[in-house]
Amino acid sequence: MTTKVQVQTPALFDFDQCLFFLDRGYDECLFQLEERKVHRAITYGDELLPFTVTDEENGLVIEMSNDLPDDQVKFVKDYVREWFDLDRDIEPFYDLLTSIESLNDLKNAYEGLRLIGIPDLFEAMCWSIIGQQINLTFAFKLKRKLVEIYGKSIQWNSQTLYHFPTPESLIKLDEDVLRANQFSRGKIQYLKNVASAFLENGLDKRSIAAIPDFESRQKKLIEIKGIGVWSANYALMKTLHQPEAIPFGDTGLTQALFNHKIIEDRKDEAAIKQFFKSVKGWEAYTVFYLWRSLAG
DNA sequence: GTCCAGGTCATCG
DNA sequence: CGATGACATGGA
Repeated sequence: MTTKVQVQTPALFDFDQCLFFLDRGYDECLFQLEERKVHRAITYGDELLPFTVTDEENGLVIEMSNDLPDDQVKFVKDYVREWFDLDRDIEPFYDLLTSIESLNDLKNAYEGLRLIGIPDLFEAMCWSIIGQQINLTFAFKLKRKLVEIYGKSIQWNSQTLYHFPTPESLIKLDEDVLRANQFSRGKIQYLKNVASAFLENGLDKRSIAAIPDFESRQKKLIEIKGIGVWSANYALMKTLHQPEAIPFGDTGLTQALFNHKIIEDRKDEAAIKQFFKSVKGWEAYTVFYLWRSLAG
């Protein structure tokens, strides 16, 4: 038996735009898409909470098990709000896009797209390591293997929903198993380092969010061997929606800036930094929309 | 076979 | 410091 709860959506929100981003053709294993529905499971303590998100006239609707206590229902709702970045007024961002000619098309083409996040910091950091220096098709393939070997799963709506592995499960990962599954030694060590930072050094989303300034947050993440500027900023952008967290060095970002004739030389970091000054406060959103533009 | 992909680290001068 | 090479591996 299931129950449905409503989630109010803000102005300038388009579920289909968000669905397109979630379904760019990669082999995603952390949620399942079906028609205009998204099935996913998240952890609450030691349990997995499965749910389905869809939209109706008045906003999003989450379907979940009907025997959940109120705090778990709230937990799922909050997760969905965060995942789709629903608590943000993006009108100023659109005003900005309108005012910059080279970015006009982003607003017109993807109106209502939200910065789809990764609310779990551990997942975001591991994903950034997996994605380092390899193409996205391969990265999703590696993620699926990691998740199927070390993640939990639950049956829901006749589907198997996986959750990303916990630090506890990855700190004792078997190097030979991952080597046999196409992980490089570097990635394996880096994943262990992140798990260790969470379990032994008290790193978690709350402790990072408690740090007031961006530079110190970034520094804290970069202390971990395997997390560079790109990875730290990627995680801060996807988990905390931190505006200044620009993933410098990102080849996709560079490509998109080049496509938009914002830079002429892909190695011209000064020009890239200069450009981002013009979208201050909305850097992460701009990056996200530029990435989106790569998918057509 | 070659080049590249949502980088990072160690090692130079 | 900033530059350069090593690493690692599948996909196009």
